Amino acid sequence: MMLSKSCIYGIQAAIYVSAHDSEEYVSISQIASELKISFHFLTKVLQQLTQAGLMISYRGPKGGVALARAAKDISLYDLVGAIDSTAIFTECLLGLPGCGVAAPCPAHDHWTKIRSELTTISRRVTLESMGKKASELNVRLSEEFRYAQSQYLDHKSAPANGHV
Amino acid sequence: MMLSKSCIYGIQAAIYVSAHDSEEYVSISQIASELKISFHFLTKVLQQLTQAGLMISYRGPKGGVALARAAKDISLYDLVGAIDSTAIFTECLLGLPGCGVAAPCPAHDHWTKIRSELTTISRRVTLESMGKKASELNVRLSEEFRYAQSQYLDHKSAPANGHV
DNA sequence: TTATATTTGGACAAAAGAGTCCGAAATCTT
DNA sequence: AAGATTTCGGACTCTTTTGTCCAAATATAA
Ligand code: SF4
Ligand code: SF4
Repeated sequence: MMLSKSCIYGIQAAIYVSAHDSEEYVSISQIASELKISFHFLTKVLQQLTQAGLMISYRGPKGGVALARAAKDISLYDLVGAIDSTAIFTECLLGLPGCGVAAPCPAHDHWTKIRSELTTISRRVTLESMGKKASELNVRLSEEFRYAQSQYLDHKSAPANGHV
Repeated sequence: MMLSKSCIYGIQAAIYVSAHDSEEYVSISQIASELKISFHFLTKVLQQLTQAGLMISYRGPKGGVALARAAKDISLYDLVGAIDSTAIFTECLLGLPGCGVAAPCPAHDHWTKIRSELTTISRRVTLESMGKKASELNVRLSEEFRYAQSQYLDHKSAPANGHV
């Protein structure tokens, strides 16, 4: 698999939180049940994202997680880097130690091309760009959760106070 | 990691065998010691490649493995598909079940682009194309083994009989 | 203050990946 | 025929990933 399960869950959750860009925190249990991810496992994943500075968290009732920056400033690259490490963007197919242009392996040229494409695209794809595209259509985020529903959800659980 | 260890070993070994495109079989123990891969583990990996029809094997003294087809007809896509499965080329970032254009996730557009690039390139890259590029320069295949050395190796262990 | 809700962090279990080992089967050499 | 060499296939161990559970810390609400 290209990305670890942890990473996929993290990305899904980040998109979900981004969709709920209200002024309150989104609780992890809500994300987990909505996205059908193990709550306890997701907890660990989101801790990685907060420790990496991509999200902020708040304990207690009305607690949860929220984006640490604007959605347009969090890219796929950031998310993958925070959970799986950026190795996928820098490492190589054959992963030979100390390789480079001076002593390349036979796959070097082709691989660096793929790698750089992957890097630019994942840097350009942000939570905002994904959300924008998603709200146009009735795009889904998980098997049951569709992006457009986020509007209704915001209403039903109207917040009292904002962040921090 | 993008590709499994098994897959990386399989690719390395395939390139090595391709470099030794003589008329005899290359023994797995030779590949393993030259490429610094565990012999017993490489054995399993190469069994996958022979079972997938990419290599042929022969037991007994002077036995070993050889390419089942011409080097130009074995692509990176084939190798990855045989060992890690082609899921990496078909599956998705979020890997949602039953997804598609009708019910795409927010990452769909960007991801399909990356995926198709990856597919075309890995289909185009063959053992031959890698070998061609490698013999021009003194390109290396593992930490110690350089491609150009394959010429000398062919001489030192001159074969008596050919394949099958 | 007490009860409740929520993240945090650690311990633990299960599953998958990576690596080792050994005996059996096939094949060549003598 | 006997012995040596090499792949085949299964069993086994070790490590990493994935997933579960629980007590402690933090904050809200009554
Ligand atoms: S030489 Fe290039 S393609 Fe090969 S392992 Fe190193 S960086 Fe990767
Ligand atoms: S909708 Fe597209 S990007 Fe999303 S999981 Fe399905 S195939 Fe992948």
